[in-house]
Amino acid sequence: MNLFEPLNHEPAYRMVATAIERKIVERTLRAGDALPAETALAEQFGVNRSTVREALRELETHGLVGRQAGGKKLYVTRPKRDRVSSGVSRALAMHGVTFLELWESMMAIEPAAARHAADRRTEEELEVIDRLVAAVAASRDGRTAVPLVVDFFATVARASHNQVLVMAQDPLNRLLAPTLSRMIDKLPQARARITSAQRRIAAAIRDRNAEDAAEWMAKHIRDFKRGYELAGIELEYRVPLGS
Amino acid sequence: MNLFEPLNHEPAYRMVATAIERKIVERTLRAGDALPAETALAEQFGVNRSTVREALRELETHGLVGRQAGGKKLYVTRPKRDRVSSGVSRALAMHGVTFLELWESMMAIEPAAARHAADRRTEEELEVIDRLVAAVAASRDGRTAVPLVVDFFATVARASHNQVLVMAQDPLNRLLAPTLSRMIDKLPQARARITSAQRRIAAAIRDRNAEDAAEWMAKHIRDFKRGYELAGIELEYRVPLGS
DNA sequence: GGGCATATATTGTCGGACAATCAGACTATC
DNA sequence: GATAGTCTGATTGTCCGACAATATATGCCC
Repeated sequence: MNLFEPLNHEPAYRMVATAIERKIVERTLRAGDALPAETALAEQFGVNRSTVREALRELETHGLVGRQAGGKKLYVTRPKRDRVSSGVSRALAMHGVTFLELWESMMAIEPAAARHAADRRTEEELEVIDRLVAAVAASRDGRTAVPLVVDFFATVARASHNQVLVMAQDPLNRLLAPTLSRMIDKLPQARARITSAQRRIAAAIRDRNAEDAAEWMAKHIRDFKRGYELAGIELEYRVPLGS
Repeated sequence: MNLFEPLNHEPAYRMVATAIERKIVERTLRAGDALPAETALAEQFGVNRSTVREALRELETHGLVGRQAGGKKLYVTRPKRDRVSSGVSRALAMHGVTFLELWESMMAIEPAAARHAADRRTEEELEVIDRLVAAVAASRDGRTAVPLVVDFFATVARASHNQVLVMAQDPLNRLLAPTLSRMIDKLPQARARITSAQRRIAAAIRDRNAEDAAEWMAKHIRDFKRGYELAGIELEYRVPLGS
């Protein structure tokens, strides 16, 4: 084996970024705190302001710092969920994830989300779910239905009051949307089947019947796969990235 | 409603970043292609090189571009899994995820991973799994056992040959590790229980018995919760972030 | 105390500069 | 012919200094 590992000279902008990041992760800098000005940081670190700026861009894209709309001061902030999950879905899409992989993950996550949603949903969440089910039922074409279907999944996940499930589920939705609209366009009966499944899931969640909610959700997802097969989409179809 | 939404002047570095990102996502720039030099980009976009650099830092942290070790040219690259999932786990930890939330997600994902691993594992993956099980059995304290246990989960997930599951599972592992070592230290019998569960899971995966693999994995995870309760860790314990 | 004008600080962007070093070509050596 | 030295140009990492736009703080007035 090799005697020496390659020593790599970390650029200053990266060292600055990790230094600040560490302070954030270990809560020396707390969410809501304002960061020092760029010039002040440059002085403290003994580097040029340009270097600090590159480091700040890194933290900014990680979502660790941000600014309130129209402001210039940077504040420490908790990464917004949708920023994180859009990164995840982009990565997955770039790795050529297939519909089968996506479907298997939905089979794992969505029933669990439905189960816990049945246990923990609030009255308001139930209303949103019902409204979405009704909207899907009333929809006349795929372009309007798909966002509603996706929203249904997202709302059920939120109703589980489990942030990890929400964060795991969100990227799936982003990958599902473009492919789902392909299916719905080819399969006229799909919307009716979706609506009937959603009604049963919503009813189980309303009744706080966790097992039924999980079971119906699983059936619902299984039905998706059948739909894709009927629509002639291969399971190896590599899901594209929407919006 | 308001007639005009607040127009916010996107900074140039963000516009440059999204412009390049778009070309990558829509495959005009493919993975492996080299990016033009910073000066060339600055000229094309009509902005200063500093501005281009800030944009490049953004793409770099997203993992969309990178450089081969010790090189200076930037290449388009597919986001590395562990870069993405470290971002996810950091976000989750900063949002104060509890052990219960983590556990519920493991209950959803790990059995599914085990199920598909039983169907699709290769001989090599099986060997790695066996080696890890043996290493956990031979371990004498938590500091050595925890990374092995985590690695067991990760290897099973990889053996599922489902990239989405892998990507969903990885952040769970990062959050599990610090908390798990707390438990193992307090509960001497934990390692033996873990080993016996791992043996059964490994056997089921070897026999390509998907249902058993999923079932034993579920039992294994359930046992974790019991372990935490015995160790006196509350389910509302907010998981910290390791390393 | 609240509203307004003014001063100050800070950001976004620019231009130019320079050392370090990577990539490639070219040459000398065994 | 393969390997090691040398040279040259291109490119990055970092710095300095500057300036317009504007968010933030200060002070004043009522």
